[in-house]
Amino acid sequence: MDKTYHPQTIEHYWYPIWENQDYFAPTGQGQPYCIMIPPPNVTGTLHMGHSFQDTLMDLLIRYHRMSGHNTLWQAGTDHAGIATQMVVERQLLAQGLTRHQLGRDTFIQKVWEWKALSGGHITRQLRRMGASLDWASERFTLDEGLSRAVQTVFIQLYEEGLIYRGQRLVNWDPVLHTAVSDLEVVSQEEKGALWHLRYPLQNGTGYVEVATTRPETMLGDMAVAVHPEDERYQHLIGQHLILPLTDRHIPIIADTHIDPSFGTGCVKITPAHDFNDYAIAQRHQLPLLNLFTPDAKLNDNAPLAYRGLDRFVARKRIVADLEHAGLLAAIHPHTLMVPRGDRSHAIIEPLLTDQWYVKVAPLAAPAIQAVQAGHIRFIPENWAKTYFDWMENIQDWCISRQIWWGHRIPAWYDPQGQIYVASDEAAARQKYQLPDSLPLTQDSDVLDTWFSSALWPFSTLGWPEPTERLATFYPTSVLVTGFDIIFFWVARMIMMGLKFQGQVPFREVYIHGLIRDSEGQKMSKSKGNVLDPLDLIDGIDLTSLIAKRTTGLMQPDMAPRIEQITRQQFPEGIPAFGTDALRFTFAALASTGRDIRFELGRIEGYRNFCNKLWNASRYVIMNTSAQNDSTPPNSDPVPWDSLALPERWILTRLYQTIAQVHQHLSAYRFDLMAQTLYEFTWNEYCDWYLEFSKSALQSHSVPAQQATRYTLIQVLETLLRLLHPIIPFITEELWQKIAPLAGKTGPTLLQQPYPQPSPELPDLNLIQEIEWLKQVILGIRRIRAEMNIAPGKPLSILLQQGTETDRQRIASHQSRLINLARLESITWLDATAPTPESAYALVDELRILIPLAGLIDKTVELNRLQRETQKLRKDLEKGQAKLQNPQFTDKAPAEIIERERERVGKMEIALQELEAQILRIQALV
RNA sequence: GGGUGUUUAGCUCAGCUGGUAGAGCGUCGCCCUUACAAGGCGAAAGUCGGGGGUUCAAGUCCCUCAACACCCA
Repeated sequence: MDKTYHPQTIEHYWYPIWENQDYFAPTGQGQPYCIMIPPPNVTGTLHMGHSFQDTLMDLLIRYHRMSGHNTLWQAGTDHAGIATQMVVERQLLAQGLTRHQLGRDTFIQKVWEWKALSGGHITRQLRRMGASLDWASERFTLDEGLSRAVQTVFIQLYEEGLIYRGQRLVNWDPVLHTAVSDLEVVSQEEKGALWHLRYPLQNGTGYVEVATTRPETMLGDMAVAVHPEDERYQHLIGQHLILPLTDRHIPIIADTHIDPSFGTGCVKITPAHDFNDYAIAQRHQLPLLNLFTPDAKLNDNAPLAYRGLDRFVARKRIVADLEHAGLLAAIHPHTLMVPRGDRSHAIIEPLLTDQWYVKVAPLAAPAIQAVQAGHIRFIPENWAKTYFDWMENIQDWCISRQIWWGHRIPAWYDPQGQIYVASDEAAARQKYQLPDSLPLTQDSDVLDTWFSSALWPFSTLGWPEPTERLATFYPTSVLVTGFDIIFFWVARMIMMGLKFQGQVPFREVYIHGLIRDSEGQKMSKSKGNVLDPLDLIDGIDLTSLIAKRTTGLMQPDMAPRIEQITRQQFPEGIPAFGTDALRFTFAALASTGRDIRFELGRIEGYRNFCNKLWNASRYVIMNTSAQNDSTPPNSDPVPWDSLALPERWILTRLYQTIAQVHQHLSAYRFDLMAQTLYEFTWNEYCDWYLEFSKSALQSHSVPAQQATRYTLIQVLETLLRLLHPIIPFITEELWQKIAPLAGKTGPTLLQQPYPQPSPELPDLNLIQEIEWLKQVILGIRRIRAEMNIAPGKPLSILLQQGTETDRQRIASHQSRLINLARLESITWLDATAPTPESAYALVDELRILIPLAGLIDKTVELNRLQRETQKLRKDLEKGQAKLQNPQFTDKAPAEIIERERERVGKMEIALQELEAQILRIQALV
C-alpha cells in the first residue's frame, strides 16, 4: 500500500465495476426505499448545488441499500425547453442558419441529435461524484413514456376544466419570443430614473404630477390612482385627466394599495404592462390597452408618431415630446429592480397574450391538506410555512411556451378558433365527431418544462401504465431539494401526485441550504466566483481556472477583476482533493442553515481525514496480516471476557457511535453524522486505540496480541461500513483489503450490511476508566510540553496519595502508561514521604510528580500552577455559591445538586493540592 | 409594507427537550517517535448581538431593540 492516499486511481477503478455489476439496481428484497433525483437539465453541467444535493441523496441511498431495503434512486434528466433550444440555435447560427429556415420538424430532429451527442455530460459527471443511481432505468422528460404521461394529464385536466386558455399578463421575453416562468426571471437592482410627468386636469384647473420609471408606458395609461386618504389629492378623486400625447381622457381613482410616500403619491395605471396595475385595473374594471408587439416595439395602439419604435427609443422620444410640451416636471436618478430573462438577458416585459393555464386553486387545497395532516413532512419543518404561504396565495399557472422543443400542446383549432383537445388529430376528430373536411391545426406552443417535472415521481415509474415499479416505489420516501424550488417543483409535484395517484408523491421533503462561496456570495458566472466540483476532485492549475472563469462572460469587461480575485484566492490553483473528500465536506456542511459557505480549508481537512483513514488501515494491515502459521486467524471471535480494557472500551465506543449515526441520519443531520464519525475515527480509534494496541502487540502475551488484532480489524471493518455512504471509494478500496482479515467475503462493500447498534447498554465504568487513564497520560504530556522536555526523553515519575482504585489501575495500565507517556519508571511514594523538587499533575486525588532534576524551570512551573489555580478558583467559587444558595438546594433536582457537590468537592481538593505545591516550589526558588 | 431566518473563539460553524461553553481551520510552542509531516504532542483564545423578563439555574424559553440576509408584495 502507498504511504499516502491517492484518490484518483481508486475512484476511476471502482465506479465502472459497481455500475457494470448492476449493484445500483433495486434488489427486489425488503422494504422499498426510493428517491427521485431532481432531474438536472440535459444541457447542463454539474455545479456545486447539484453535487452537494446528490451527495446527500447518495448517502441516504447507500445507507438504505446497506440496511437491506429495496432501494431505488431514480435517474434521469429534463429537457429544459428554452435552454436546450438556445444551445442548438446557437450552433445553427454558427452555420448561418436559423431554426425557421430549417422548419419545426427538422429543427427538433437536430435537437435530438445534439442530445444524443452531448446530453450525457452531466450524467457522466454524476458518476464521477460516485452517485449510485439506477442508470438502467434512466428516464428523460421527453421520452415516449413520459410524453404519454404529460398528454394524459393535460387531456384529463382540460376535460375537468382545470386547464383553460386565457389572456393575461405573463413574463414575456422579447428576444426569445416566449412566456417565461418567474424562476427564469432574475430581478436585479439597476440604475434608472424616476420621471415626473404632468397630466393636465380635464377641467383646466391645473395638473396632476405622476412619477414613473417607465415613461414610455404612459401611452397605455388607463387611470391615475391615489391613496383614498391622501389629503393632497382627495378632492381630485373622480375627476378626469387629459393623457398627454394622446387624445384620451382618463379618470383619477382611489386605491388603498397606493403608497402615498413614493414619488408624488400619484400613480399612473398601465394595466396591460405592469402586474400591479393589472391587479388595480381588475378591481376598478378599467379596460386594458396593449402597446407592444412581441418584439417590444410599439404597436398600432400607440399614436402614429411612435408606432414601430423600440420601447427604449420610444422612451426617449416620449420624454422629449413631453418636455417640449412643458409636461416633464423633473427627472430624478432612481435605482430600481429590473427583471431580466436568465437566458436572453433581455428586460422582461409584462405582456398581455393568449396562454394556457392550470387552474390551481382546486389542486392546491388537497396539497395544503396533505402537509397539514402530516402526510408530508418538511425537514426542517419550518419550510412548511413557506409552502403554506405560497399555496394559500397561489396564482394560476401559465404552462404554455412559445418555443419548439418540448411537449407540444395536444390541442387543435378549427378555422373558427374552436379548441379540440385530444392525444392526436385523429383522436380529436373522433372524440369531437369532426368531419375530415374540417381543417384542423395544432397549437404551436409547447408546455413549460416544469409541467413534465411535476409528474416526475410517477411518470418515471411507468405511469400511465399500472407498472409493478409504480406499485412498489410510489409514494417515494423522501425528496431532497433546495428551498428555491419549493414553489416551482415541490408544490406542483404534490398537487399532481395527489390528483393522479391519489397519494402524496413523497413522505418527507428534506430542504437543504444553498452553496455559496467563502465570502457568502452566491456563485455565479458573472461574478466569476464559480467553483466546479470536478475541479475540486481533479484539481486545476491557476491559468486554466482563470481561463474558465473569464471566458463566455455576459460582461467581458469584468474579466480583469475576476482574474485578479482568482489569483488572490487561489494563487496555486486548486489541488486535487478527490471525490471522497468533497463528499465528506458536503456531508459535514449539511446543517440546518440556508446558506452554506464553501471553503477550501474545509475540503483540505477532509482530504486529510481520508489520508488518516488510509494510514490507519495500513497500520492495521501491517500488524495483522503477516503472521506465522501457528497463530490462529484474527477473524476468530475473541470472547468479551478475554478482551483487555482498551479493546472493550473501543468496542463500546464503536457501538455508541453506531447508535449516534443512526440517530443523526434519521434526523437528516448529515453534519452531525459526519462529525461523529470523524471524531471517533481520528480522536478515539487512531489517537488512542491504535496507540494502546502498540503496547499490547509489543507484549509477549499471545492472547493479548490475538485480542488486539481481532479488535483492530473488527473496529476498522465496521468503521469502513459506517463511513461508506459518505466516502464510498476509499472505503471500498480499503474494505477489500480489510474484509478478508475479518473473515468476511463479498464482491463489494456497498452490498454489505450497515452496522446496527447493540441492544446492550454500554458499560460506563469502562469509559470512565479509560478517561482516567487519558487524564494521567495527558497530565504527564502537558508537563513535558510546557517544560520543554524533549518528546523522546523517557521520564521517571513518582506517584503519591491516590485511592485504592488508582493503585489498581496504575498496576493494570503500567505498560500503556509507559508507552503513551514515554516513561522510564513509575514509583509509588508514601503519602507522608518527602518529595523531591517536582513538577506536578493531579488526577482527582492522585498526585503525579516529575522530579525536576535539572529538567524543570521552577518559574515556568510556578506560572503554570498559578494559571491553573486561578482558573480553578473561579470555577470553585461559582460552584460554592450555588451550593450555598438555599433556593438552589431546595428547588433543583437532587441529581443536579449531587453532581454539583461532587464537582465542588473535587475542585476543593485540587485547589488545596495545587496551592500546597505552589508553596513548595516557592520555598525552593 | 408582510414573512422567514441569522447574530456563539481570529474565520466557518455545532450546541436536541434549560443544569460545568464545543469542533474544524487559523495562530503559538516542541517534535521527521518504524500507520500517517495530508502527521504527532501540547498551548492560547468566547460578558454566546444589546437590553429586559421567567426560573434555584438561560447560549438554550418569553418580550424588546439593533444589524445582516433571503422570500413575497
